[in-house]
Amino acid sequence: MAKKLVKEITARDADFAQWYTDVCRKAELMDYSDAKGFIIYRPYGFALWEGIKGYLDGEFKKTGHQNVYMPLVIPESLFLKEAEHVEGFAPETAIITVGGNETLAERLIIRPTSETLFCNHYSRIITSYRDLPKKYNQWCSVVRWEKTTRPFLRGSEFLWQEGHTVHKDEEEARKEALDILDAYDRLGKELLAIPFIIGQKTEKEKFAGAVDTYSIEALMHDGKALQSGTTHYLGTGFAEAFNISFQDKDGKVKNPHQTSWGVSTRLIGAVIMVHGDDSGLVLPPYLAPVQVVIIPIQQKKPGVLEACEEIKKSIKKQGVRVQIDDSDKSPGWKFSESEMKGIPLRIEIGPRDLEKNQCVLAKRYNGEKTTHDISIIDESIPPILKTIHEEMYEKALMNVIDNTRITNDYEEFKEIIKEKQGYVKMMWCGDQACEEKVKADTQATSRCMPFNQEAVGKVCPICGKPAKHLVYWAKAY
RNA sequence: CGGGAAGUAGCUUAGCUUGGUAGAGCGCCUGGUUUGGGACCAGGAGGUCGCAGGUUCAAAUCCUGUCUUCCCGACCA
Repeated sequence: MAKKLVKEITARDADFAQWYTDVCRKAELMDYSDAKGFIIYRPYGFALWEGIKGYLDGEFKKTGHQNVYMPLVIPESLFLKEAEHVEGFAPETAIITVGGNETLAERLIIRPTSETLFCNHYSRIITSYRDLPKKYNQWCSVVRWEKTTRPFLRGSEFLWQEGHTVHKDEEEARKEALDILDAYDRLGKELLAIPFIIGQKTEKEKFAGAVDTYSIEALMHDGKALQSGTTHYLGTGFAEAFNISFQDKDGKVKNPHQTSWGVSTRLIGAVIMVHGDDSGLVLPPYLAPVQVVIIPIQQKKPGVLEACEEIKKSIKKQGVRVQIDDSDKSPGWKFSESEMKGIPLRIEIGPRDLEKNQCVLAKRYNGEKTTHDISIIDESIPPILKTIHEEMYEKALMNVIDNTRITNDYEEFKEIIKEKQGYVKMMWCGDQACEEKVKADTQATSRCMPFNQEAVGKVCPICGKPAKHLVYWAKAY
């Protein structure tokens, strides 16, 4: 689309941060509350979360996971049991110190994540190899006292799911962590139309208390990366700290191996920043709360609204979420509104179309507007949505490819991060000092060591020592 | 948590320097005419000027504190 039609939204390339905030508000995804970092999820924004939740919850259940609900608060003594975990999360916990009018004897941590709660429970219900595996998940919110906050990307409170599983051995637990990572990756491919880079986190970037952390990383339109979900192989560290043990077939008492994993409402931020444009939100069709909007033109003319109702009925029958905008706004208004809200497909019907037995289809993601025989409605909407999904994924993938660069020269690396952003694939020796140097020099961090390892060079360009891993580097949110 | 900017009707804002009963545009409500990219006419509703103190006969305006938002860093999903 050549010209910007929605004047309330800042141009994306003029000020990406302001554009993002404008889209969040103008698409009515959220509103600010009066407490810092706590946002209001408005119906349209919450519906996106429900879409993500619906997809993943189905996947989790298919693979034998059960939903549970743990308490909001963690007694401080419980929270303090796993040292590394505490060190990671202590700086960002909110703590309840008073109940009623009494100062509490033991302070209560508002969960920043629930490993400790799950572990404590597991220690009581697991005694035999017959109790394993335990594969629990919960949908809830957590609180982290963040210093700077942004809608969906970083909040004091955010919604997420956290899976916590317990397995008889390392192999099974590691498989679980990777299987879930794969489920997250498919969520991107099938629902969000976002191509993720999947891989393993470096020691520096991994979860506090994990042996290994894996992540899905997405590239935003401004060239910054967004960690969009993580899975962790926790080893037996938590089991030891929380006394989770079971007697195995061989009669020996063992500590089980655990995993934890989560994605959050941050994914909504990813959808906005991967697909959005100057006219607002652009939603991938399978996520969109409304997939097709029908806009009547001259709706008071006889037959127009009736035709819209017919079309709606037919589309609904095809299993598509469809709405008619029969408000008394002008058509231009409705067009802009549907664009701001990112509705994937728009159907326009007016007297002119009725005469010729046709309709106009407009695709949100590329602005393409075409005229068709009315018969297209009766069978072709799902295939059109499928094509839109595929093309959106393709477009996002091209953006990743176009903004992924390879270098074996540290000076060039610095130049790329400074001038172009995006991902840079560069070898790394494995030393944390080199990661820290990159951070200090460029603000970029290692996003992950992709599973798909290619040796693009023999030495670490940062220090000159032999290279061990290929790393995706980027500035991140 | 450091550095910067801003908070006046649902939204965008004028007014603040130089204190004296708060204005506009858009949106909203009513009626009518309209409708192929944010239509028009007429009438109308809507504001403890973020909050709390202070100065003053008098504060949106001056002073202090505080909260929230945005931007740039540090920290983190």
